[in-house]
Amino acid sequence: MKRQHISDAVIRRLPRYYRYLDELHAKGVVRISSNSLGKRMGITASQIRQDLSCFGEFGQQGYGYNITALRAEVGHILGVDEKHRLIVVGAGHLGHALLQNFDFVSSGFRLDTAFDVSPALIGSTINGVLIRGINELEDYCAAVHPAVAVLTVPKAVAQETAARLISLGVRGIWNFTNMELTVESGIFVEDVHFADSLLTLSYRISAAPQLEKESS
Amino acid sequence: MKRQHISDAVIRRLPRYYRYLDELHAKGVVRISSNSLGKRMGITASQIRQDLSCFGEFGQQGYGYNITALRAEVGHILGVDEKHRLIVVGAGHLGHALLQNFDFVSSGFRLDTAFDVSPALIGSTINGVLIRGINELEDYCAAVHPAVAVLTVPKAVAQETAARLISLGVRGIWNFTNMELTVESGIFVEDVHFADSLLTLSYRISAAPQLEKESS
DNA sequence: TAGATTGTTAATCGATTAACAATC
DNA sequence: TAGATTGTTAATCGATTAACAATC
Repeated sequence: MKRQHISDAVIRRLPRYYRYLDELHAKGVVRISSNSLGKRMGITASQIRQDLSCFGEFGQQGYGYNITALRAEVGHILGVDEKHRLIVVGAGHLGHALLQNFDFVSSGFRLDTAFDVSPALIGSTINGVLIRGINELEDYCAAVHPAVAVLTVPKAVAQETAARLISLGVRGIWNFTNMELTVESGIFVEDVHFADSLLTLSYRISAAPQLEKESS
Repeated sequence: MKRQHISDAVIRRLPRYYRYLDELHAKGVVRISSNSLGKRMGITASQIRQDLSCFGEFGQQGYGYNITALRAEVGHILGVDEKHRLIVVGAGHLGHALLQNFDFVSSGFRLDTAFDVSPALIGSTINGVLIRGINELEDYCAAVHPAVAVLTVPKAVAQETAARLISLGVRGIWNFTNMELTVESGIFVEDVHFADSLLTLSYRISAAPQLEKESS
């Protein structure tokens, strides 16, 4: 294992490894080789071994990888066992949908509170999560020190809300606002750009038939 | 302009170009050089010119790019002017949130219908979109021929629903089910893996302080 | 015209894949 | 032991950046 910079490409593959290992683990499979995992995932065995070698030596020659152990290792690398505190800021349709559908716990986060401005929502509970007024944000953060905030507020207040969260000690923002946020170094923003995602699909279905025409 | 294979890296940058150009266009800015656009976006001017050159020659020496024209070109490349038909399959919390918040029209799609199994939802309207029973899917597709389906159904029925949609002529699936779908070639799946996205954030906030400790 | 900026070719950099000695 | 498979080094491939002639 070489102590080195971990590239973004490697980091973005880790959750996928974790997902596959979790599934194999749930199925009760005990061991797997880089070769057969690669076949399942549609990537090369070399890439898997190369990626894992950034973090340690988790396999055994002639045997492969123990799934339970490797799953735990990858989970540890991703930080799922750190049980970071998380808050949802903005409990509109999207925030509501995430609170209802998304399993924050199995991604290694703890949450008990969402924030919103709407008096109609404040005091109610979604999937066991209490909705508080945004004016309680300062007190809550001072007490609980959430590490991550899910930003599902309207675009117009995205940047100011992000700055406010960062000033309260939040270090990671899961950004659904379709705005590119400006943040200081040491703060991490993970964007979920719905429009960008859908547009790549638009490109592919638009470009594909053209390619057919060209080759005919 | 070289007729060539367009790499995934280039395709994924196109929507971001489009977003920036759209914003500049809305502000009324007339022209921009690859250099100043690159500064704004945090990428090199070379990369912008290289990317655009995959599709044509849109600039002018000594001047740069006309924003209105380039925005239209990039939009055209992405297929936003094709007004593809789109349906939403699954009108639960997430489907509902997308129907309420997401501007399908400005991404170049037309939609009038979502499908669900819940009798409580069927017949109602969300943001002008009618919710029909999933049993009407065949008739609707035969009549309208949607090119893209937004898949927001429960994980358990994701694969079978995808297969059904493909058999009805859908060529692109915007997949929110957190399942990796198996599809034939010529069909495009764009995954929105919430868990993968959040886990990269978990990694970064977990790894960052460790790096600090190491260097101290 | 002179300055600016393109599109493209060449150089560099980084990521992926292949190969293989080590060893379970 | 013999076969399998690792971790790592080397080779290849592709993507990014730099350089520059062309030209508006």
